[in-house]
Amino acid sequence: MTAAAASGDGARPRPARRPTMKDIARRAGVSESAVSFALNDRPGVSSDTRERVRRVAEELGWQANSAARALSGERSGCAGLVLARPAHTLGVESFFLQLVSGIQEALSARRVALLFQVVEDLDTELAVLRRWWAERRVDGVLVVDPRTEDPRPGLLASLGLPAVVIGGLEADRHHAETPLPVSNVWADDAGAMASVLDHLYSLGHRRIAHVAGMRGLAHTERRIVSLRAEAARRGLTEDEVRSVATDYSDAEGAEATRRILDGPARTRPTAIVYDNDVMAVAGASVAAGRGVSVPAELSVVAWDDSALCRVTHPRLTALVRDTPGFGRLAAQELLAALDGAPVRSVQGELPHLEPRESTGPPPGE
Amino acid sequence: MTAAAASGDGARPRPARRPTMKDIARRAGVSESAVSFALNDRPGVSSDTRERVRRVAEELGWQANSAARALSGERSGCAGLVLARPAHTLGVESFFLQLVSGIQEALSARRVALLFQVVEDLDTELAVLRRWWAERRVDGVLVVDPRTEDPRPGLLASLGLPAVVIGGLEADRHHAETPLPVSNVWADDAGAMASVLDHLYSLGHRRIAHVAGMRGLAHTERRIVSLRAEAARRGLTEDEVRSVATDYSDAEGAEATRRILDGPARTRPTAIVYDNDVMAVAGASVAAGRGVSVPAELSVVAWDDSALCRVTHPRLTALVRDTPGFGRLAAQELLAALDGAPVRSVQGELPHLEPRESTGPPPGE
DNA sequence: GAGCTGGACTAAAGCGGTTGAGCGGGGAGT
DNA sequence: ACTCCCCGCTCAACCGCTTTAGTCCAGCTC
Repeated sequence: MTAAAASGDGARPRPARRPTMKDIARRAGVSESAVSFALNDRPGVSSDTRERVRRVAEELGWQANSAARALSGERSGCAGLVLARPAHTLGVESFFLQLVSGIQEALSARRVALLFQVVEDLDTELAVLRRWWAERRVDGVLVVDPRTEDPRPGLLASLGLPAVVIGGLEADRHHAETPLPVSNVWADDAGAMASVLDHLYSLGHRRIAHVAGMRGLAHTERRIVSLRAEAARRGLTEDEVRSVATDYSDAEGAEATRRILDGPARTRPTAIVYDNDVMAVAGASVAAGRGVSVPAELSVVAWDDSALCRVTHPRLTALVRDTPGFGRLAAQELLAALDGAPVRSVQGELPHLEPRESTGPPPGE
Repeated sequence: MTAAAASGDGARPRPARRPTMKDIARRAGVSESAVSFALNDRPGVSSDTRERVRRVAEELGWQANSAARALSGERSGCAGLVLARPAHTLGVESFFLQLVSGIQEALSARRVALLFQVVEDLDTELAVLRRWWAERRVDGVLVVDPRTEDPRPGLLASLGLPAVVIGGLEADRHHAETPLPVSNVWADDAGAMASVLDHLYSLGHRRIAHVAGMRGLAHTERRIVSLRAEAARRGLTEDEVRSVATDYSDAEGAEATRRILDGPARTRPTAIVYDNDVMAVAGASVAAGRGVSVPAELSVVAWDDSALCRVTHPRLTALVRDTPGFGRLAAQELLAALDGAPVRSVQGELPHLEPRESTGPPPGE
């Protein structure tokens, strides 16, 4: 403000004035309310007037001032999404941007904008959600990376801010009698894990490692539990099939792989399932660096496909899911919630396994 | 609205009421205006009252209603960013998310939110920008992926919407006498290209290919021009040093590499510079698939570093830049513009080349 | 003690929409 | 012919904050 006066650049063009409803009213020769009714498809104006008003609005290039609408109409026309990740983890995975692109597709069809924020940790995320609510900045939010003990759904429910959790709440909540605090869309991690194990087991693998994501994330825990269950179903012990947690980064994926390969050849896993594409590529690369041939000596599966899995040699067998579709689904659910739909749980499409060259029979088979 | 009435879920908790300035005024025993003055650090209230008002506001957990503030104060507290990319191109590259994370860092320090939208093409982007302006949804915007003939700066200037172009405007504009339509932050692509060529030339390479990004993007063109200039400076001909354009995808990066390697061994390039990390990895992988050893028979340089470049074997020599820092710089520039700073051009940090295992002397050297 | 100054504070008018109450007029009902 | 009602429209209040134009009073001057 102070600086504005000081900077003396007369060069900048005067901003064009934006027309308001008053302008339309004047030109159409009706009252402002009539304009409002006409433009919002509300009864109370003749189709004749409605048409005229619409035409004038069109001519003037009028668009509702979002602040004014929000102030009276109670709706801001914004959805929010906070991504809590330490900067260095933000990375290569394509999952997120694809998810967002799907979300946008659904939101923009209804002219809802997306407010997006990247923060360092969960506490900051909670603060941002609170602030958005208090400032009435958003009508609802999408929650990503749900955790097993997640404070967000409770907070959002108590604030009365419509929300959709992407990725599902804690597994055992689904069938509990306690009502869900907020809606969620979820993927069938158990089913997906079963298909991965089917694939590996039928190739002959009996010792399988799972390089999981971050501990405490709901889907990580779900996958770990599913893996154990699937292993048990096939009579495999916890020595043979086990999970290790990482932070999803290429570095920890590589490190985990090293530790796995360091084990005695007799008992070391013949297949590794990675919880994301980046770690899978890093892992495959560690194997290559050690002269462990993929898939002859080690099979590799990536949970989540991306260009990455297709540009490496060998190309990685991956669990493919329609990530933009998942985002679209979540956004639609949020829109429904904004329209007053009850809290509910929606299942996304089941991912399918796309076998490529990185999986094959274990050595000696 | 209609649906809201129909859905009969009494289960949802009544949203907590958000306190307004009126509530504060009542509790502090002063008028609303006094509250406004007190909370906005404006003269007109005693420090005594100011303190009391602040305390009450704190107690009530008050936050300004952003719509109301925007409506009277003229500022929405939002910056906008549109990303125009066809969905399938959205991908693996980490550049974008890192840029955004830097942007957020600078914006959130000033409590400015980021409105983010992914669209399919430039026309849609223009429409979004217009709409945001008309709806007064944003105070300013950041423009990414500038093009040589870019309609956006002109549009934004004519609308009077403050903006910062990230990545710089057309090279020859910098020194032209015509004033810049909007501010921009830019990276020294020419200097970076020079350091890449220095590296390769001093290793002994004389035939160098450049797998560039999308035609029409300002930085693509700038790099192509710089490459030619640097080549000329060293007496290399256009047969020896040349650029090919792609769409930045792994697929086209691989395809371009295949075509390059298909050439007769005598004249084929001994080094390839890729305009992003994904293509570089894809290219290295094509080489590996053909039994062309990197770096013994082919050197590979990635423009832009990421985890990707470090997880492959061999690890890729890359041009490292501080992407979050670049985003931060751009956001700061936008904030300055919002405060009335004149249009200007700011240079980002010069990227530096990080030599790794993918570059070495050409064969026979 | 009247006149003036200035600091602390209030009243009220917007900002640009939405919305419920109100109102004139024409057609239907009796 | 009189009432009733509905249609099409206008008026005015309101959303929550900012800001301008006061009001009021204490303190100072001469």
